[in-house]
Amino acid sequence: MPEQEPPPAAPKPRRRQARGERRAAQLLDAAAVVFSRVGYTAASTNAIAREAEVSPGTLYQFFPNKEAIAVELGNRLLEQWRESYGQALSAANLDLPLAELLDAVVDPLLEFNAQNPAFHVLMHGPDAPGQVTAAFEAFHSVVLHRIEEILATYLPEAPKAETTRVTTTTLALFKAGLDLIAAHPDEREEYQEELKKVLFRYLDPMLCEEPPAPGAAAQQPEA
Amino acid sequence: MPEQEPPPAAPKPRRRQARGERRAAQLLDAAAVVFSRVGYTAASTNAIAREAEVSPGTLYQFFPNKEAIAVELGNRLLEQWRESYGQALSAANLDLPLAELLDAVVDPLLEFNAQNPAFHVLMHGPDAPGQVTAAFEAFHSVVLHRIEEILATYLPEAPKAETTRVTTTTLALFKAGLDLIAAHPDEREEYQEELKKVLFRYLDPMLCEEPPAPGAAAQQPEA
DNA sequence: GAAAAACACGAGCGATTGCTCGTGTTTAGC
DNA sequence: GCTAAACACGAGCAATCGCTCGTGTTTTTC
Repeated sequence: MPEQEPPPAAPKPRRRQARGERRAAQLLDAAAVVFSRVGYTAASTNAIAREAEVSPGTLYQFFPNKEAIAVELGNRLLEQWRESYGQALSAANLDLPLAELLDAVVDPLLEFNAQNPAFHVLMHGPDAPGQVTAAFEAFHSVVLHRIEEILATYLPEAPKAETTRVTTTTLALFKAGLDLIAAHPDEREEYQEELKKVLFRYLDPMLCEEPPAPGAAAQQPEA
Repeated sequence: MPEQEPPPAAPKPRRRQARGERRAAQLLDAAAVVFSRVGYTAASTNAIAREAEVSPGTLYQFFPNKEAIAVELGNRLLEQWRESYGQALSAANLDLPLAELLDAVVDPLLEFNAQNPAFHVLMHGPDAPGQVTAAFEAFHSVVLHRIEEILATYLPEAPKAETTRVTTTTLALFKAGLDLIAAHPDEREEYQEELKKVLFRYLDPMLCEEPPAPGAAAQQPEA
């Protein structure tokens, strides 16, 4: 029988020089450009190599296959996101009023997506490889739980299933805003405001931070 | 110089028999299945032929190329849409209150999309061929203008640019709901309600049909 | 019933893709 | 300075794609 290689052991103890490190980063940059231009499947490895002004053989010295390029690029984008904007969802903003919370969360997220179009392609592209999708799913679920936490403090009486649904909906609305801005780059600010308007009006009636004014009848905590 | 062929003239006066009509429809059905499974680009013509239990050569007896398959399928879907659900946006519903207008418009639209997944793929797929996209854009803009008309009667004082923006946003929200339901088929009804909640809360504060009752802000009459 | 047209087949062409491999150059370690 | 490893090249392989074409069968037309 063929013995199975030990997966945790380093199969390639290849040392990488500074030059190689630069080339790898350069290739990821090129991949981001090509991916955001034509998507994952249509992006040929030769095109990525050409974009990086490098031969196809050189590309495969740093990445075992096309999927690995997407995976590493995805990881790099995820890391950049955490470094730059992860704080937007930190606990610091928990006690803000909703409108300002939305400013604090939505603006930096849109900003990051505007500057890293490959992020959107790899996250929501229909043809991204499974491992990338999985990594983003993990990230997605972290963000989701974070939002769920925040929302839970705003609407403490709702059952958990409903909180989850509200959270999922909120994220879907955000994604819609992303698409909207991508489709209308010249009206970016207007649609950014519109997105926040949507989110505010959707979420505001549900939260009961303080005992609501007795005027309005018990708002719908669902039928 | 090469003379240009007369475009309106029939370049292929080929008569089609009943058998051929059936084959063509069968091929479109197969294409819808394959497209909705893997998207346009990844759908190989050989796979479509195989799905229809037909040889590749036979496929090309009815369609000049892969793009034409998508175009005809797109047209067929568009026509089906108009036949079955076009009335949802007809003038009949103009005087309904917002909540019922949303029911009348959103429900059948979601129903159609649920039963024709290829519709979504061809409409919003990133790799659909130009002519399909164009046809859907035309359809999209018709729907958009229709909604814009309806909205204009609800909010007559807004400047046109804003009305357009609200309309575009509304459609993007609908698309988000579509994705949401596609991602959670087991909670279809819940997310359907959630979508209508989003749309209602977004649109309701803007319309000034009648001088609003001085009491609470117009609540949603839905359960 | 015979000729023509439409339908059906499937091997395979040309182009493109992801990727390899033989070869040569640059750098690190001593 | 010498050796080995890392880096770089680019022609080209195997597989796949959209699509063609020669051939044979069924249907229409007369």
